[in-house]
Amino acid sequence: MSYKIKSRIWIEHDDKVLLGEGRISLLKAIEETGSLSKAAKSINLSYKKAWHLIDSINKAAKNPVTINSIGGKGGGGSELTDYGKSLISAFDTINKNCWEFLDDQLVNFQDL
Amino acid sequence: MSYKIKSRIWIEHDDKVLLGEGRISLLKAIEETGSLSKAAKSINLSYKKAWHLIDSINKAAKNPVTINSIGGKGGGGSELTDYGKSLISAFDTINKNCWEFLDDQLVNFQDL
DNA sequence: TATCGTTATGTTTTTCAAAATATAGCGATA
DNA sequence: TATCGCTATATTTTGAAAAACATAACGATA
Repeated sequence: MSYKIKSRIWIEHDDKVLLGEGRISLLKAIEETGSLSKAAKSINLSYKKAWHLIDSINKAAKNPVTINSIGGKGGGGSELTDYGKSLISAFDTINKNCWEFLDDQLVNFQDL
Repeated sequence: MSYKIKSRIWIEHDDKVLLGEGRISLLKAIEETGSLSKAAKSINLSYKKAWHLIDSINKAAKNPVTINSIGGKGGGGSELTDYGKSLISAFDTINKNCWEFLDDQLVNFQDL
């Protein structure tokens, strides 16, 4: 069967976008690099865009998702909270389940 | 639970985009109006964009999805083939199933 | 054979989002 | 107290997508 099904999912909280695929990969990059600027660079995002994303995430989330520090050793940095890590994990679970579900749904296109 | 989950799905055939939500609503509008230009107007699309969409759909599909006629009674028109109608129906089924599935998946966000 | 409302397409203009650039402020530490 | 690399934010520039505009072609039919 040469059909493919693709999807994009995102989660809103109080009608504000909380998480989507782009936001998730930014959070993962922060976890790996320990800094927002390095994270942005690593996934080819301008620092500014990355900053707005994190700002938007932290405003939509019930609890802080990152802790950002300005100045100090190394100039500062950014790291995920445990809460942030649990959000990533919940999103990844849903996304993966969704892919599997949709692949099954392609039977609706058999013979078409 | 004040979380909402949203999705966008689309179907590709031979790595070309065949159907997505925008394309589906254009096809439905053609079914209702009998003409591409009227359909475009009814869903606030420029004729040109609508034409490119239909062109792209018909190039990606195994069989023609619309029959377009130029000139003649009323200047011409556009109508769905039976094949086109069956594609719409298959897409709608998958999309609806997906929404239900994702709503269930929100349990992953309980307590978060 | 002139008319009409379409499809089909090219060209130009506008708009908006993204990227680039600039710069202020911060705090550990040497 | 000077330095450093980072966060935070404003301003300008660029580019790509969308909209707007223009026009050719078509075929039933009056």
